[in-house]
Amino acid sequence: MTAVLVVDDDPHLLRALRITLQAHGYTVTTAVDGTSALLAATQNPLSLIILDLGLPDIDGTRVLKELRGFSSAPVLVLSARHGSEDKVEALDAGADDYITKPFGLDELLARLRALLRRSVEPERETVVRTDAFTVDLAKHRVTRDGADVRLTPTEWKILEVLVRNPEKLITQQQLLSRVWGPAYAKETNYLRVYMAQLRRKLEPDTASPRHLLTEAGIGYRFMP
Amino acid sequence: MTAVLVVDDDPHLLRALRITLQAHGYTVTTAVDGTSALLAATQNPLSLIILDLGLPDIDGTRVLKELRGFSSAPVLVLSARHGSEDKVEALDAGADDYITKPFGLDELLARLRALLRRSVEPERETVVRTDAFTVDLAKHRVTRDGADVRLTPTEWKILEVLVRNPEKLITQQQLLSRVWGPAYAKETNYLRVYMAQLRRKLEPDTASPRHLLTEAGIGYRFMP
DNA sequence: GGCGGTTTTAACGCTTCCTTGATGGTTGCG
DNA sequence: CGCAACCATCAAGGAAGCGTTAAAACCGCC
Repeated sequence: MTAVLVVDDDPHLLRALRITLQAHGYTVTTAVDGTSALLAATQNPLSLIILDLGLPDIDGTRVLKELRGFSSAPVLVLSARHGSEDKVEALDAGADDYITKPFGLDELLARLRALLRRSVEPERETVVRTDAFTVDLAKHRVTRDGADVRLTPTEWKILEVLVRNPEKLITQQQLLSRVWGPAYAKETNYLRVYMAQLRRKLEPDTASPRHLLTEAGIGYRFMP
Repeated sequence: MTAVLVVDDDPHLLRALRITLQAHGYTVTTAVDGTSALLAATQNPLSLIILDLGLPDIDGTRVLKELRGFSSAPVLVLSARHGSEDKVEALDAGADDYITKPFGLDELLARLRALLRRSVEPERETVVRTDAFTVDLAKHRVTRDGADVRLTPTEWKILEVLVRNPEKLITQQQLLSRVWGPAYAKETNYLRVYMAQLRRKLEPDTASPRHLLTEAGIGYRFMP
């Protein structure tokens, strides 16, 4: 559940870190240079970044500064350089911790825990309103006429996918594979059952839905 | 004005640190052993604590844990011991950083800046009230009908995560990994046990909780 | 080494949710 | 008009999740 990005140009170390981190319950993505690291950091939300300063393409400190431009995730720097100027430079560039190679894995993990303990997920306000109901994606909450609407986990997952893509047509296969997993791409019956329940809970007039629309033969669409 | 407490039994080092820190604009108080350190920490609000683990009276890790009982200020540990077990122990006991002696003063200052950069000035409202109980996040205290409620460390951690995110749904995985660590993401049984205990201590009517709510299959939510 | 407090484990009834199948309605096309 | 494909709705059985309790394991401390 905790997403960690590991950036290092040494494939062996990368592999070792990935295995260790995954064994400790982290979700790991990796990058081998600065360019792909920055790309990866923009792709998915990260809880923490482990960054080697000795990258082939871009200077590590530079990567760090770029990173800080759009991410506030804690950064733990790995480096082969022991000099205190390097440490000061990295820390002042936005790093939260600095370990020199070689390092003990248990120490790395402990420092990682210490960093994560402090970090608060800065989730942005994401409220989507319609004239019938309101969906607060951050709080995981749906209200209608001021009252809470109770949704089951599956109902919520479906609604979330639809609401995160307003006006966009989501195919049945997309919905099924995101909510139930890729193996369920043919169980369109599930969708019928759950869309009916969602409409009963959210639509003022179930017979003619205005926000949860069906595109016959293709999929569903959410209109704000 | 940034207040720093320096704890070390070596008067020379203490003096050097005081002078250096004051030269960089910090307000410095000092202590030479664990007892006086804990006392000093209760006296005035601190932005950061520099703690030497080799104290004459109390074991350094113990001081850390005591400290964490009432303060959430970042702690930078100094130690003569290089062993990774020592580091892991200190970091897991609540330290935010760990440097071994001898160290460079400029590195210490840089790490200090990195820690302070993260720390939110605790100016915001740290007291959360409901009609049944009151939680003081800064003081680590919970009161109900004017009387203190005794919470175990684990109970407090859970309550803290929930209360710091009012109205927000916290998934079971988030709670478990925050309180027990990322490896415990499947032990949902723990949550059931502890939520029951928290409700027994805090909710007027355990059968129909109004502030510690369950979202079946997903997680829990605190409502003020 | 025993003691008080805390955490972990296990077991139980109970509630909620998911799945499944059946039924009827709608749409489009030959 | 009749048929086929698709959709909406409902209800029921079984699976999964929840609250609760109590006992066992664990821990720091006297």
